[in-house]
Amino acid sequence: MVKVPNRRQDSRQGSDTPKLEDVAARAGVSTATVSRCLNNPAVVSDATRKKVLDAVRAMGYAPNFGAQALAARRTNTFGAIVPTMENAIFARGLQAFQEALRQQGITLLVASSSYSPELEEQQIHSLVARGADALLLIGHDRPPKCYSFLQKRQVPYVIAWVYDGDEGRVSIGFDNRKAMKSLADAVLDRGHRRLALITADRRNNDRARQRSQGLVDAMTARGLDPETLAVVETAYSIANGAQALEQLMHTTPRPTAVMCGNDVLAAGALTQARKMGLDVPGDLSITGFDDIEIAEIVTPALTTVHVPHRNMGKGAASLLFAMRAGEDPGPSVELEATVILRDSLGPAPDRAP
Amino acid sequence: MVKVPNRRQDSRQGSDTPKLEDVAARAGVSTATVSRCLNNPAVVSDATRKKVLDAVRAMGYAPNFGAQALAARRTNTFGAIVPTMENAIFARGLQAFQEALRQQGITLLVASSSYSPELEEQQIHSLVARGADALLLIGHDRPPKCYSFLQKRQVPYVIAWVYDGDEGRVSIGFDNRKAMKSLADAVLDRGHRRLALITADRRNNDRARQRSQGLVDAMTARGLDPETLAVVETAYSIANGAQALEQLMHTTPRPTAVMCGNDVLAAGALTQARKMGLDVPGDLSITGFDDIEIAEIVTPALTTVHVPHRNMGKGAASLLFAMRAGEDPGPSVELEATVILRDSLGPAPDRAP
DNA sequence: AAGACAAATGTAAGCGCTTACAGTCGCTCA
DNA sequence: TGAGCGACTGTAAGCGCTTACATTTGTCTT
Repeated sequence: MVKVPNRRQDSRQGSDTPKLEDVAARAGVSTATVSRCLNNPAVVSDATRKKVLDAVRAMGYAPNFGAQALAARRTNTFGAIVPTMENAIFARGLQAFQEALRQQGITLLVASSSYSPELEEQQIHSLVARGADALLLIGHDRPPKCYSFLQKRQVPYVIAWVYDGDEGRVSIGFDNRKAMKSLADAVLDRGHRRLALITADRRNNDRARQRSQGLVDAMTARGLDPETLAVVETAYSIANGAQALEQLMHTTPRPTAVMCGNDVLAAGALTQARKMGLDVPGDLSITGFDDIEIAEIVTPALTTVHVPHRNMGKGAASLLFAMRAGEDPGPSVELEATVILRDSLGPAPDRAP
Repeated sequence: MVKVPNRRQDSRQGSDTPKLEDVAARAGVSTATVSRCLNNPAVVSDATRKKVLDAVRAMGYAPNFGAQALAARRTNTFGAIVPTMENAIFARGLQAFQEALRQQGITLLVASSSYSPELEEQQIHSLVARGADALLLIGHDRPPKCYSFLQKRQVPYVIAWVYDGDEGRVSIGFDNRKAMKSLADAVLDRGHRRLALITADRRNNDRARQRSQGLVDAMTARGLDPETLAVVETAYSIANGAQALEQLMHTTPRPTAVMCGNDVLAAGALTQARKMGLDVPGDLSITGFDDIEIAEIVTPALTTVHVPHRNMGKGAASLLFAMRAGEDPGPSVELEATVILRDSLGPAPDRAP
């Protein structure tokens, strides 16, 4: 009933950002044509396209993100939620993911959950609210409501860092259980019988759980009682790895080999072992998992499992592209993780008490 | 002239995302009131607010990001561009930055430039185009056009990781030159006279340049000729650090102390030294810079400079809040960086040839 | 040369919010 | 008692883009 013209910042103060309309005016075409030149150049004639692109360049035009997202109902943004960015575990994979996205003109939104399910759920909502067209998630473990939310919002996602043909979700990764079993086999082959495991909290972490299970598999296969395995659960950090090792060294009988859920814990364990005057691998063998850079530079270098970080990142991107385009991404992808033997693993010390 | 009703996806297929209007209808108020409840609750009566928030919760409403950004001309998103995420150097600072932002309901958009000025410029454009309300940048070195662009677009930014009262920009960080001089003093105090430096490319990196300069300062102050300083420039990576050390060990006279531009290079140098059968610090002292986690776990532990990562991140956030609110952020902030003495630095070996 | 069709471009209706401005509704106070 | 006021709430105009559909123009056919 009431007509109120609505002008906000009429007094431009130099902060002028050209808009589509301005470009159109300068190029002498309609806004639709400019938009098409930018988003679907093929349908515009060569002459017009040149004219328009010249104007775009001359004016330094860049589309307004909000407007574009609103009108197109698409943001060209993918999101990734990783447990942590503070150590290198996920960095390489993320880097590869991002590089693959860039090639398709897609921006990456990263969030970290600090291994907290609540925080992760919040981050999922946040990224979706910010218009992420697709999501990269680590591992399967999360409340069902997270999945139903993504389902309801029709946001495609892929689970990375694990391969599990059984879960009804598209995933790309490796078999954590199998990989850890291989590593444990290498340890057992060297005569170790009193083993210990330093792992992350396994409650909300299927990777940790599967790795732990792989170790149990290996022991069982050799007729060892998994009950004899000493386990310490702790958060991923060098300091915690150190502390866990100290704790384990006070148990009886002392383990001769300590397997760690990842290289960060292993690095801490290694440092602590040295601090306690233990010779690694003479007195004690230590293994890691992931094969991040520090695995190679600690003394002695860590025996570990090399994880295909970069391929997971790249592959995840491909899967998401397909899904966003409405195509069938195909089945989950299994990549190889290989045992890397380095100096921190040696033969079991003599059995003398 | 032509009236064309424009209905897109009329056939809703379960992917219904409630909109403001739906919430308003359910709560029996206007969309304006709902919007106010969410953005400026103080102006709404208690009863109405409760009614609305209940409806919001019941429907699982979340605002559409694009629409909100478009209408409010504000995205509640800050951007950060760091040279790299692949090593821990910037991770901690970024983490702190992000934590501070979260408390204000702001999302962080991270991009990495891989130490490439071109890429960084592109990232700046990209983040601004995506509506970043403010930016965190590392170091002063970048083409003037980057600054004029930000100026023109009225995007507030702060420079972190360096403190330089002279540059006419708000910055938060420490004096790289002074810090490196202190560390170099510690080295010289131990009798070292043949020094070497492994540094990142100094052309587009003021931190590297200043650190290098700090070393020269220390030498000059003791009457040493800076020309005798052997320098290797290389990209930040463990492998490159190793390679640089090897190269330096083939120069005559051999340095007795190798100072590295950061801990990553130092870790590589350390590994290489050991591989070459050198005793550190007996034959050779090595120092790092940054005090990231690996500094403590390598053998021997690295003497380095502790950088106030977290405080820089947190402080940068505060400065940007002020700037976005149109307040005066005050002058640049100088934080302390302190020398951390560990085992990799020892007295110079005997002068015997 | 007229009709058929394809290619290129223009027109204008929203996308889902925020917010300026305009009511509306008690109350207070002279 | 009624003007004045403050506290809320409603109305509706965009924000800058994309895109369905309409229109124009050009190219063939027959």
